[in-house]
Amino acid sequence: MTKLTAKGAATRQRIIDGAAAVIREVGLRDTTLDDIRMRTATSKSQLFHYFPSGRDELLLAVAQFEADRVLLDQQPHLSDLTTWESWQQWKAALLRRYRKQGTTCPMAVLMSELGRTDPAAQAVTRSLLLRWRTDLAAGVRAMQATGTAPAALDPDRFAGAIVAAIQGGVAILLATGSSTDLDAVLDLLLEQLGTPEDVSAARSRGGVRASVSGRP
Amino acid sequence: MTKLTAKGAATRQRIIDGAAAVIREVGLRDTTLDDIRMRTATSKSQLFHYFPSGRDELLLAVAQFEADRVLLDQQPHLSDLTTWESWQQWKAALLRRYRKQGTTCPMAVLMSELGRTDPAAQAVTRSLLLRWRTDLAAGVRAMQATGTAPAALDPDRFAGAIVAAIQGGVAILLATGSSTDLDAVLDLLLEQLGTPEDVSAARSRGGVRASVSGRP
DNA sequence: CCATTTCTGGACTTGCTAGTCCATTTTTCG
DNA sequence: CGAAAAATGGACTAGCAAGTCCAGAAATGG
Repeated sequence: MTKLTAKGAATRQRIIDGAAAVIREVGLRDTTLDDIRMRTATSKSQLFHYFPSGRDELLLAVAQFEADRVLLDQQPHLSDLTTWESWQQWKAALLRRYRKQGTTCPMAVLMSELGRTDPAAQAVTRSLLLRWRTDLAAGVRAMQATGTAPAALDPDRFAGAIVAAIQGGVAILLATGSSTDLDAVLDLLLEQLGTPEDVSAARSRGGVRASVSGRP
Repeated sequence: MTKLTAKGAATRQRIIDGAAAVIREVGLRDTTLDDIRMRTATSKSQLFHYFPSGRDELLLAVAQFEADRVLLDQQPHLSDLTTWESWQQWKAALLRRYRKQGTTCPMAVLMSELGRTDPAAQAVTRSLLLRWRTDLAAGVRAMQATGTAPAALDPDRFAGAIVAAIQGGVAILLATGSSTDLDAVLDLLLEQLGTPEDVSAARSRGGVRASVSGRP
């Protein structure tokens, strides 16, 4: 990547955006460079001009793009997890995001294709997970500072558990179309953050539902 | 599948076993029918004789095989979740299994390739998740029957949360190589099953560790 | 033991997709 | 302006992997 004019940078970005869109629509498996070419109104030589090592380099850029989007979509809540209510709002936003996304998860798909081979791809995932848990842990510490959350809770460990819960809940959402489990596992974990009054209030409001389950 | 002689059935099974092994070793992306052919000492015509619609049909059979293995590897613990100790043993077996498996998850990979397109593939996943959660819920009910676990806990909802936690914890294990989060999220959930004495005893034994975290 | 079905070997076809190459146009900047 | 660098168009190549086909070996069963 020697020099990039404004026009060049715009084209490059257009390719990434378009590739991300195509992948979201038809899945990575059925996305060819020609599909991306058509969608973005570019030629073969442009693709290889901006991503010299080809397909994988482009997909890596798309993965980076999608990773940033994951965190962006949780804002502004993710940066302000200072009260019980703000945690609930964050959770609601998260559920909305993934329900809307439906049974497609570009990030998961990209990583399962690139992840095992390319160290650069692993770095993208790790960075995403790290930023995610860092923000969550900061929220836990904020809750502890105000005396809301129990001091015995290890913020980093708890943050890791939350991230894992999200990953798994989303995986099940992808496989079954139901967000019940995502909702359940988050509720069960978040209960540990609030005062007993908060929790029982949420329960009675249906925030922590009694029973749904059924077919997975 | 009209008729299958004993020899034929054996060959068919040999193909599935071999395909599963190859996929575990080199990943689905780099597994070709020729690889499977060589590994299983079969010819092209045999592959298509036993799996007439080709590659996808074979992969589906492999997915079924791996799904069964997921549950088998949790036995006998999964069928006997009647005490606090048995839950802990189950958890330990689960962690061993996935740590050993390392950064490869055939099931996840297979589903991400087949899942979105083929309804039969989705059925495999759904069936796996359903059987899993059913066994877990039975365990919760057993704990409630003896008065160990709080009666207020919804067994199905809790079972769903556990399954989600496992999925996510494993996903992170695959991406980062660390099983810390899988351990953490399971501990945080399982705490709700035991008496306060059980939990504090486990904590002091290091079963529920204070802090590890660090790089994800 | 013979006819029928199942099983096996391996060459061949087909189609697709990543990647290459070079000619041409556009932009940059001294 | 004018030369160098960057951007673009699109035909062409290479190679691989899935799937087809038919001939022949092994087994089944009456």
